[in-house]
Amino acid sequence: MPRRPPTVRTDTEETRRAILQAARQLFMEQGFRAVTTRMVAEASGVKQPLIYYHFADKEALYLEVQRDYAATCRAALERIAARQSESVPERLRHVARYLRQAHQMNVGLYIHEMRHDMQATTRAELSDLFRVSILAPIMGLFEEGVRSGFLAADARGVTPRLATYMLLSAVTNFPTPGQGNETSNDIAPEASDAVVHALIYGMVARPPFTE
Amino acid sequence: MPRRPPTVRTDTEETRRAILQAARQLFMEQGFRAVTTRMVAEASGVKQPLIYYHFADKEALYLEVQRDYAATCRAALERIAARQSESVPERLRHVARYLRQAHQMNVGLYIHEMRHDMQATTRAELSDLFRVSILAPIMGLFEEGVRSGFLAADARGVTPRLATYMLLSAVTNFPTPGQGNETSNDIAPEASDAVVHALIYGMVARPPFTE
DNA sequence: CCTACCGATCGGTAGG
DNA sequence: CCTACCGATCGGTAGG
Repeated sequence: MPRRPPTVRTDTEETRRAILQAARQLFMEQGFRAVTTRMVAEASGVKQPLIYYHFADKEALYLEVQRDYAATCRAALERIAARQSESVPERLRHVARYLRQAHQMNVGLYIHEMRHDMQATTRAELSDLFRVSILAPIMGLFEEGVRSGFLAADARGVTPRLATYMLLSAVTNFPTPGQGNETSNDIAPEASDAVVHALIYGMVARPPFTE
Repeated sequence: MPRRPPTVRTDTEETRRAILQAARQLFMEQGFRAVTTRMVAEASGVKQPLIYYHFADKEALYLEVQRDYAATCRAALERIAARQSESVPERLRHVARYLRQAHQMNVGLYIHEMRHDMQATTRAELSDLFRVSILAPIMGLFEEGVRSGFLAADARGVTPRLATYMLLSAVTNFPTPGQGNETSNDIAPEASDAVVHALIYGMVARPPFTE
């Protein structure tokens, strides 16, 4: 018997999912600290204490959201990475577009929260989720490019790992126009293709290569 | 008469600076929301309500901290950018090292806070500070590279502006080992040179260029 | 699954 | 520049 059953058992599992989904959207948009359990409750149509029936505490809810999100990302990224009919640069462009459009992930915020707002065990799991579900699929593409001889394995410290981090931080950190928050520092969403081009060819002037 | 003078006037200006300096370190490390006025007070050796004598509210204190920080960055970056005896790549490497070592800035967190925790007028000023003091000096270096013919002006969307954003987000977002927060996803501090190399030359395999 | 409520802490103010 | 304190809100619990 994993949990004592609720007094009113309408559709427990569905309610849990509703809380998770509302929490996911809020946490991704605003971050751990800015989102209160009352905001999650209102967005999912339940009373606030009910969250504590389904989840041990706010951090456990956040962790569960990140498990969900990591699974979504991993599936999408591995699916893109597996398309052998497309070139490595093509697949990297799809990855970049996916990360920029599908969700509003902010790697910088994620890392900051992982290191400042989480307990040690949670932090360790979040770090693993990030590595396995997001870093690994992208890094695998750069490594495939190296194996095929198209990319250099380690030109002055530029490894698949570093390139992965650069792609990720670039694509998920630029301020995007939208939600009336426009500033003159915004960067167009289409820039994700350019990010990939920069990582592969750099800015140096020279005759164009072909892929 | 700008402000009514305090009852006990020991060294008002020095106290103000002490508050600012403590706030700066705390805000840069932990972000706006995570830092309380009581933490700032304790770190600067004053009682908490005194902060409200020197600053209108927490957001005004944060803004003042960012003005200070932007001025520091601007001076350092413009000094590096002006070294005509060094090549553009050399100066970019110094810029990257500076941003990674000197402070623990997190661009992703900064942008997130600007858009979520600040009032419109504060947000506008923070956006301007960021553009003038940090973006502009770096972008100027890439533009100098373009003018000299060393870099391409806009190869498939890779502009000086995009390169600047990539450098900034890469260098200030990677998880760095330190403070007992080590995870297996950390990236060595020395990676800043590699970031610059990637942005200029990319990962594509080819005979080495010279600068 | 809800009502009622708690202790703690927050940003900020009164009043001197 | 401090003591004292406020209203609001937070994460979380009691008890059914």
